[in-house]
Amino acid sequence: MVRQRIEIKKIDNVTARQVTFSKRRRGLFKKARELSTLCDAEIALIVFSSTGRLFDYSSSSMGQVIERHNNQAANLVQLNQPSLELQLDNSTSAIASKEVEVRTLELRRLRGEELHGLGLEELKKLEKTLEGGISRVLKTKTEMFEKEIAALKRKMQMGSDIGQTHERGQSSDQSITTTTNNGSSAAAPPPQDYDSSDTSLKLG
Amino acid sequence: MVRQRIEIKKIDNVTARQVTFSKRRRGLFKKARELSTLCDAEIALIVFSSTGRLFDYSSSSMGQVIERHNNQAANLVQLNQPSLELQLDNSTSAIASKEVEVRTLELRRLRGEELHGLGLEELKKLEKTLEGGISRVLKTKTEMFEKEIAALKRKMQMGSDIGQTHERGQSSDQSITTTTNNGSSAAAPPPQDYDSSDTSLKLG
DNA sequence: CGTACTATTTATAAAAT
DNA sequence: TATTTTATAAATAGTAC
Repeated sequence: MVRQRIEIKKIDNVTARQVTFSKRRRGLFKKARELSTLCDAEIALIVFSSTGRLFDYSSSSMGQVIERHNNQAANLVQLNQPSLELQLDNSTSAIASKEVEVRTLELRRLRGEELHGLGLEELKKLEKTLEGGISRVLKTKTEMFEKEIAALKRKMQMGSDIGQTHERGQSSDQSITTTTNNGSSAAAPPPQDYDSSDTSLKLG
Repeated sequence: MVRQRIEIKKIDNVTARQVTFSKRRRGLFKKARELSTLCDAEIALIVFSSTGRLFDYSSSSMGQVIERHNNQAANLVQLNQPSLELQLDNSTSAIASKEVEVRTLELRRLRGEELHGLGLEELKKLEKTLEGGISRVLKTKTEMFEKEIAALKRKMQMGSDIGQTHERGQSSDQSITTTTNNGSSAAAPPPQDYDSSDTSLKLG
């Protein structure tokens, strides 16, 4: 599509394919997010790279969209869009639905999706929350790495007959995604990947 | 995006929204198909319009992709898919409760609260999601500031006889400190902004 | 509503870093 | 390899049928 128009067929060159995958994947997810926001559509997008890595996005929750899809496919009743009447009809249901609504909005805002209408103070608050979240996530990640490294060192020091060593390859991990479903993500058991290869391995 | 750049927020005008939905939906599906073909990726895309119409696409079979997704997400949370009984049950209340649970957990994780048990991949995804969120929040904040400044300038230029100035006029801050490092967190190079395309600033 | 027609904004193939 | 830059191809907002 650019410098030179390309044919839409599988890219042979592995490197080029990986690069294209990265860029187009990001573009695709961005478009999905935008469509959801602009047109108030409910979307679920699942992508498995050829190496088995999972990337997904859902405007609400993966489970909900998939379920709705299943129902629709089966020509069943829409049970995901409780009508106002139904909500009023069943107090418990109404309360739960309200909760879902509230949380869905909160989730979307944390993902930076439904920011319109928020004031400066609210934006700052969101920012704070996000920074706090990132901070803790990074901390946890670091701890995992350190634990692993410690375990590795111990192992190497102990049983040292096999001169096998590392494979230092950790570089910046960058693989946009946009997970969000049941807090799901992938604890992928994907084939070895070049991308952000986890340092988490179970060698030994 | 075109004649005039538009904000990514729900389109109010119903007709315009419908038109945009039509066009963007097709664009999104096209992109999904292309990505699948070019990079040999397995993709599933489900879109429900705000009026409830379903549109979907899957590079292989929807069921297969969803199942694969579930497997990947499985080792993450138990309260994933609504149980079979629930699906058959058609109980709005029960499903809503389940959704509340799912969302509550996701929210906590985004806040960095329920991280134990998550693998490296999940942590990285959370990190990416949070970074995307912060990026968009900051962008929105910046836009607000710029609008305010523009409005102020206009006002000052216009009614210059009335010494009525107006509110505060903070400048865009921006303070990201998000590392995106795999191993131990590293320094935080504060380039400029975050996400992609920001540049612009129309406002006449 | 779904298309068709531009004027512009985006996305992105290539290449560089 | 991931990101950035550059030069073009695509997508698409606004508008008219």
